[in-house]
Amino acid sequence: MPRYNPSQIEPTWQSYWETNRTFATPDLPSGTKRYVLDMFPYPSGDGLHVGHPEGYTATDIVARFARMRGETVLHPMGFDAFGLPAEEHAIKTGEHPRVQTQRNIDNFTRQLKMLGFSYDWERVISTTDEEYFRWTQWIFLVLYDTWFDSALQKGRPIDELPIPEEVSDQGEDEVAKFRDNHRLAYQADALVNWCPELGTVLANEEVQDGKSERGGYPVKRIPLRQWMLRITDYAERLLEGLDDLDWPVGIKKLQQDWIGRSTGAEVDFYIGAESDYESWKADRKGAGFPSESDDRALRVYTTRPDTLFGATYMVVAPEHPLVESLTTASHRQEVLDYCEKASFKSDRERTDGDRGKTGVFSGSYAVNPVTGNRVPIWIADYVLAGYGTGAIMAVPAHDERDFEFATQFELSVIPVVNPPSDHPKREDILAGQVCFAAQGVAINSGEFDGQSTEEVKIAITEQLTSNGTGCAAVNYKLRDWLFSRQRFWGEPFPILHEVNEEGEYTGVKRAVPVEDLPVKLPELEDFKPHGRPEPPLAKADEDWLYVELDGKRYRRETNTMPQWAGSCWYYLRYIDPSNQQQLIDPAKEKAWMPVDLYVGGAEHAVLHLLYSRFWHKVLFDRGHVTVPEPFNRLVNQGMILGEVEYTGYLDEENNPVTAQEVKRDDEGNRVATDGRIVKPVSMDEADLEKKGETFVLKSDPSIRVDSRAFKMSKSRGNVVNPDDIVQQYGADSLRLYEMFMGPLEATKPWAMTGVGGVRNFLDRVWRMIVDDKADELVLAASVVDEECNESQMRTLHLTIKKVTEDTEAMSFNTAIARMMEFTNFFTREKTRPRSAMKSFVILLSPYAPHIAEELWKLLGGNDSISNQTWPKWEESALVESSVEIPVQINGKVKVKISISPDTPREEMMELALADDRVKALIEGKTIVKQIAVPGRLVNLVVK
RNA sequence: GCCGGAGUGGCGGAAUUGGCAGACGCGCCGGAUUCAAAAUCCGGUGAGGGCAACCUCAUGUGGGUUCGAGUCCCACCUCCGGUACCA
Repeated sequence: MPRYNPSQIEPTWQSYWETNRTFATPDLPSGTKRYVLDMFPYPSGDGLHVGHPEGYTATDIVARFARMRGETVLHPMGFDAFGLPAEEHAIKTGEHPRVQTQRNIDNFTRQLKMLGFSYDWERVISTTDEEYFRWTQWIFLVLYDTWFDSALQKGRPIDELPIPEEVSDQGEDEVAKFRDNHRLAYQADALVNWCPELGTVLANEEVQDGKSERGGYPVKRIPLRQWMLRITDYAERLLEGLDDLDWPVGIKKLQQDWIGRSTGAEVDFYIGAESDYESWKADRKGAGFPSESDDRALRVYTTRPDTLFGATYMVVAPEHPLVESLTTASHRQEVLDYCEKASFKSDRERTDGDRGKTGVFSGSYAVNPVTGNRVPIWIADYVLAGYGTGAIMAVPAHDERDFEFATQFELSVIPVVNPPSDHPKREDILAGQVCFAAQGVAINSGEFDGQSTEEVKIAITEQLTSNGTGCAAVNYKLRDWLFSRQRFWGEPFPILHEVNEEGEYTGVKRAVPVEDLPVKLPELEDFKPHGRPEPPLAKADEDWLYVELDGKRYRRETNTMPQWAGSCWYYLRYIDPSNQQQLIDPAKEKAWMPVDLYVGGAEHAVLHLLYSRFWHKVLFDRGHVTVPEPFNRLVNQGMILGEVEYTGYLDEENNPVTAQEVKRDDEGNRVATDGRIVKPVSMDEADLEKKGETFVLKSDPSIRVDSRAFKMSKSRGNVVNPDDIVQQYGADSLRLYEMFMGPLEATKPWAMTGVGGVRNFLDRVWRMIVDDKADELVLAASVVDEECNESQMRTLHLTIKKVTEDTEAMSFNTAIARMMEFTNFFTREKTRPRSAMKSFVILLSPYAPHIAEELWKLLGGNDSISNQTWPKWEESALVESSVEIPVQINGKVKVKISISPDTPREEMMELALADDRVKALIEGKTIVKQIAVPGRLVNLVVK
């Protein structure tokens, strides 16, 4: 057995760890704590792909490393197990989603354990566990019980919501309604993304290019009564909170853009009868700008109040509530047709193609509050109902979209910003022929002429405010979170709707009492959606559907929560996974939070990470957690692509076509520039050679071929299965290879030969310590109980230093490279001191834990290697008595000299100048400048 | 279009943040061992030139700063990822 045999030693150590509870985490940390978290997987039927172990290995190394340095580590794993695929499977096969989900979880667990990750498996959770989603529902009730006090910028209990007198005067029902309108979880008729194929509505974030992110099915916009979460109230907090986080700047930027804060002004344009205009103006001047627009005004939001003098028309979205009243009789039919068409258009159709602007005139006019001019009001779908006020003032001279629309419908263009005098198109801009969207100096703006854009913005906003026709305003792109799904396989809402004796809704809602949680999913006969936007839970038995409480009858909410719900707070539950009394024990929460390191894919940059930050902030406001942000440090692992593929092209007669002439036509077919249809063929690297930047055929260097690594996908057939790698090379090799490929954050292609390379390294490590010729497992004869000599000592301590520092910095690839150098060095040594071997095996253990345990035991170590102390390096062992440094002449290395590393500057220069070769090189020249960097180099500038 | 990230040998990638470009691995070439092979061990390997010691050129392209640039500045090219009428 003395050969390295991972398939034997790996399972042995895995069961050792399990039976000895090696990685069980105490309830509370002693000393420094470290919470190292992976984004938990969705347990799909395909099992793990090689992208999963990349991040998981990285965190496992960090966790094992931290433990050996004396920290108490929390490193848990779980499953994000609600979601569509299991339900689709159920619809197809009739098998309950729970059955398939459990099977997949079992398979994932097997695979994760096979890779030797040091998770505390006693803390494993699944979002589908009733004991877990009981608390997901509980948090929903917290959201339901919270309103956002914008003055304090804080979520507060709904009881504390001040009720205006005019509301309380109208009785209890109105008070309840008022409260409902302020809860963070509320119901609204939302224009939702209804996907008939999936039989569900989708969140904006789940729709891409008008198609469902999952499956790519068309999505229609229909109005539906939905649960919404008021995430927009937290926009400012979510934005500010980013500042202190140690996250990749790219991710922060994505979240900032997603939140999309902009500042500007809201402005009311008068739309009432002409005769009343003066009295309206007077009213406004007296009463100020109302929080809601009255029916004599059309309110817009603009980021460029400075261009108000150039507002020559207005546009309202087709869904705007005033469309009907603004439309005059003679335009009615046209407007109705237009709005109807717009409502049936999916987002895809609305944004697809050349996106030429469409719109119709309403027949009405509004009054520009600064010029007093009448401007026409149009209806067009380039204005979005959901952003700002759903209406705009159009300034075609200084907004590209308005300019395009104005050109198309021949509306007037009045430039009000003077471009810089050296602007190439200045004349055209001033003539209204070209749009200028940048800042400049005001013109055609009455008293504001001559001021800069920034100055005018402030001045006009002030004037509007004092006239009661406008005020400064902030807007966000972020929309409230559409939180309900018409699906079976999700968390039921803990909400009851009161029904009267006839079974009709009374409009009264109540929360399921906390002691009755969880609301479990009902047993259903079949899971099929019925093609209507109505949830499958509505098909449940009356026993489930109807509830009597305090003498009243209720029907349960039948929507379910979206998949994001469970993943919004799972990091909290790991800390106290089996607490039946509360979400989390406050003492434990205080001890473990926040997460110190969170690793996962960048695809969750906005959705998951924004949603969980939102929930966390609500829990924080309500006193359930003590830190304002959940994830202190975030690292995104890069994508792992398939093996590099070389693709050549052949025409119909099988003649090769050079790749640079191959393009895609409109249907996506590959064609040569001369129109011949070509087909791609996979090429063998051996038939190719590099020529300049590209690869060409050896047989015909004029023919280029493409070389590229593609995303792994079933259809391309380039998916690498971790099971196969473990079987062929071992888990330690897989772990090591994934870390050795390159920096964690980088996108990198898989190469099977590279796995062989790290396996070869482990074989060498094995032979450095084990006598592979013996019949029994014994130490190699060269492993001796002696002290290290000087060079062995230096190699060992250099390795300790480099591996320690690189592991700390998560530069795993270079740490591994250093361990390879160590192994190369000691393989050449006749004697290998046992103490050095022991230290080395500890360094290796976070990376390749199984082989490290085995060698540790053989070297006479007791206990698990995981319980050993990480070695420290001695600076004194690193210093060399002499170093070789270059002597440069005019910046080019000419000569190398040996000096002591601490030689001072002047002495270095003397030594360099004393060297015969240097003397020869500068013979007859004058030294203009002398540079010496201690321990590094000498540079002489000569003429 | 806009916003990110990246371009270094045949390939994956290293380079104290301005100081010996190419660590380490793959691949390739040579040697030892072997009857032979596998495995292993040892050595070589950016390109071009020279018998040689050596010389010249090299970090996407073109400029610049500097004694010295893969690293800093300016302009451009290519690829990858994200995003798309947000007023």
